[in-house]
Amino acid sequence: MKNVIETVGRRERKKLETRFALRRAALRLVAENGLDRVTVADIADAADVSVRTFFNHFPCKEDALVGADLHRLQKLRAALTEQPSDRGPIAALRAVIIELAAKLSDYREDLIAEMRVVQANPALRAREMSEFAQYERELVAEVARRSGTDPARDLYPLLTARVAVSAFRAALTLWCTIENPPELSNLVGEAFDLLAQGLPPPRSA
Amino acid sequence: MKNVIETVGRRERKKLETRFALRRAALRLVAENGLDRVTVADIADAADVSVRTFFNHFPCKEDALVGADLHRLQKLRAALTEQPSDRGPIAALRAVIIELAAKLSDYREDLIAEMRVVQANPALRAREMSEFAQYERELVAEVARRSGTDPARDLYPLLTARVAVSAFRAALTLWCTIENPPELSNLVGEAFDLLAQGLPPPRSA
DNA sequence: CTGCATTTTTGCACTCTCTGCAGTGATCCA
DNA sequence: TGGATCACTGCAGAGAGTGCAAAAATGCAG
Repeated sequence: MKNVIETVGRRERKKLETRFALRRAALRLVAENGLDRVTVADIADAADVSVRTFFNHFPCKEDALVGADLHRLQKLRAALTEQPSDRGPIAALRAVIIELAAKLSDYREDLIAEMRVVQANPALRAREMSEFAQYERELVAEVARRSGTDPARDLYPLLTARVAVSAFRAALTLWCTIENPPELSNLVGEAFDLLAQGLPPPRSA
Repeated sequence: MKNVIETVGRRERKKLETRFALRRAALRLVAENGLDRVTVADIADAADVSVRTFFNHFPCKEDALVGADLHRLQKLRAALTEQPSDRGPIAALRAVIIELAAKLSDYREDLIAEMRVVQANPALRAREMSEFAQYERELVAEVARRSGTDPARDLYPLLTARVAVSAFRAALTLWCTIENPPELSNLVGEAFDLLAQGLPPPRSA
């Protein structure tokens, strides 16, 4: 480890290149052929590296497709912690998740592609689920702190963290599904509004 | 397919026996040694059947531990559909989930054992997550019907189904975690009450 | 540029997972 | 009782994933 600033020598750059080449190849091949009709050897070939190199970058085939982004995970937690302390848990969650949504706005196409691949392959769905579960876990402690509750004794923090992630996921799913969607942040806001009202069934016109 | 009534000849009985033997052996071995230090061969040996037989019952090692119970899945959906039609989505969900919770009451010990194993092994967590996701999917359509919304256009059904499952999971987790817990049904009720109030942060005494 | 240290990539051998196939024996039913 | 069915079994084989040591590429100091 040399420094924390972005010093990208040729070595690191090339490593990232091969990593992305593998990821791209994996996504493309699986999108075309389905998860179980693509071998790691296929992916490695397409990225023009050895199979062993693939496993140097990813512990398993699935991780090349839905790698849990640990970096983003920590940033989310940090963002939540840094919310003004006079905000209640829900308000704080709403703020950071809307912030996150805003950052994702530019990547709709990529997200849709990834979502297609994930939806089509149950094994990947499982992985994605557990990724979201990690988000929930990250949030529980801070929700507990802000509400003065104990995750080991009270329903509140666990429930609230999960529900917040559910709101985000529901908004994300809809945003990737419908044509000409509104801003993702707005959808997330809408979801939190529904939650605040106790999920009242919408009255038909 | 012979009939729908419970006709259990010796053949079926034996089949179920080996299945449960495999499941028990798997749970015990993994609880003792961890998921990746237990091979399918170990499990098959412990259950005194061949490895091939293991794979006749379960498509993979993980499924022997957290098998998605398709039967229960369909029953839940049916129960929701059969709720009185004048009940709103939330009320109906609350009713069927409390009903489900009541049935689980007797199996607390087994659930705790399974939960320990699942918590200790990320690969199993992923599988469990996707199992819950199946529950969500089962519920979405009926929530949409009862609320007159469209899952492809509205946030409401997806969000509500997910939040309901979140309520159940949070209650279940707490129930398996704390000592001398209240009735699971009551915890579920509590969770739904919190939801109905828009998850207000509890005011400390 | 040169030599040395570091890191990535690679090939190889090996274990384990999972599938298809063919055969055997127990169970079921007429 | 005899034929059909079904669970179980062994085997051969492809694919996933790991450890190890060697080779290639890169970074760096002199």
